[in-house]
Amino acid sequence: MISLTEENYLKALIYLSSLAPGIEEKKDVGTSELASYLKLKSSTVNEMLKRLKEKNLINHEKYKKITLTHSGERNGLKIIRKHRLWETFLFTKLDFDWIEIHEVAEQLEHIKSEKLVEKIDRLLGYPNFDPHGDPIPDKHGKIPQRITKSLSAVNKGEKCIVLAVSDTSKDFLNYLEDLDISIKTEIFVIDKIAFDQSIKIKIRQEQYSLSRKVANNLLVGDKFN
Amino acid sequence: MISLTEENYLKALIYLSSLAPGIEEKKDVGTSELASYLKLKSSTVNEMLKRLKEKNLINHEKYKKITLTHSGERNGLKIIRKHRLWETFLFTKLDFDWIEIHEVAEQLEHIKSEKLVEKIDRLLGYPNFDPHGDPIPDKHGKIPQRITKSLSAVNKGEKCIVLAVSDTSKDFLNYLEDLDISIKTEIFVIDKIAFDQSIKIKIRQEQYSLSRKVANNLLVGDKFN
DNA sequence: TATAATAGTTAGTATTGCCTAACAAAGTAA
DNA sequence: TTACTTTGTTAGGCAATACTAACTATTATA
Repeated sequence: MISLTEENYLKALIYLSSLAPGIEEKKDVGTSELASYLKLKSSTVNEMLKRLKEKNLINHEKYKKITLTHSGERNGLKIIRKHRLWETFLFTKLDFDWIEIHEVAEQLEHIKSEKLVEKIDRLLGYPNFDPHGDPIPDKHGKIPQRITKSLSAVNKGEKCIVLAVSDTSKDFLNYLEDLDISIKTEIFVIDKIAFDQSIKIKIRQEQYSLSRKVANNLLVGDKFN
Repeated sequence: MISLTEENYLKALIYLSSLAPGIEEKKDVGTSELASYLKLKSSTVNEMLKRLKEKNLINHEKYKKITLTHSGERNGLKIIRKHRLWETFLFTKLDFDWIEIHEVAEQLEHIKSEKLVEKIDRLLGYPNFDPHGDPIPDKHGKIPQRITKSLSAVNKGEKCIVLAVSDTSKDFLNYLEDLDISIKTEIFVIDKIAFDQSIKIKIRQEQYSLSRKVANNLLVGDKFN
């Protein structure tokens, strides 16, 4: 049996090794990195690493980096699957908003019932992506792929559709909600300012200017899929 | 902050003092009684009682009975409310069956989010009773009342409708599912056998004989309300 | 390459929530 | 009313999860 705390360590390891913004290919994770992400002391993490290794969920040699075993990866993905399904449920069925869903899903993801997960999945129509556009692993741990590019990469005069956000901080989500930008929002790029790499866009006939940072964190595609 | 474990103690105290089958008016609860219900040792319970008293959730003097404070009662009812709302959700929205809902709700009841509870309540149409017919306390802790009587008290030749079950053990629920008896099922009492106090009934044109014990645990009324 | 900075480990402590064993109080029945 | 039974309490331990402080290994830099 994997405890709630252990589940959070696994989830964090998957996040830090492959899901965190800016990671191209899988990278190994260190004790301090994990500790600082989980807001714990390295000594605490170190002890837990022993337990996780004992349970065959991670590979770890003294003073070396941490990697997940197959079992660790599978179990971590299960939590991520649950988290994203619950987020989708809260957003689409209960009208929670973008900012609120995360912390409730943090709790719901630990509910142990295969059947519940499958029934929620069905109720939602087997979604591939959650309300932030993040992929929902299927029950076997397979992660749906989708081609996206940053809004910064869209040419002047082209239109695109928001598929995902690569930053889910409250500040960013709040800013987007103010602009009424969310998943599926259509954006037309009017102009790109070379000087500060900001861009002028049009959304529903309204014009806005977005900074480079904002544009970088909006992932878009030609059409919604 | 009340821990998950503490919440379970409060729930147990409310159950044993006023909800358990056969309790007419509120009764005080003892350490051993609570321990045996929770399947823990009295010494363990004794320690927890200290913590609950510290937190002003119970009244307890050495060697005396335990009663809930106002705060303890309110908090306990909140858990019961959540439990019963989740059971209703699982049953009506996700097609879980009678037997399965309890243990999943045991986990879901501890999710901390006022907003989630209210949204689930709304999604369900503000139900007054859960799938077992048990009353769902409202957000202020008020418990809906309803007049029911045991099926044993129905006279020969009368019809009635199942409103609740006063035993929610798997064995009993399974037995009822086999007979296809559930909430809202209409029952016609054909005959009452004085010898063993069993009764002959008709459900959807089918005749069955129910033992005294079964009849006692079916709570019925004239109409569904 | 020597040394300073960073990362990782160990040892000892606290809290929660559980246990067993031993004992004390209260209730019951001869 | 004494003696037995049941109930409740205390003391001491253990596992999980966290902490601080002290130490060691690794990495980066002058």
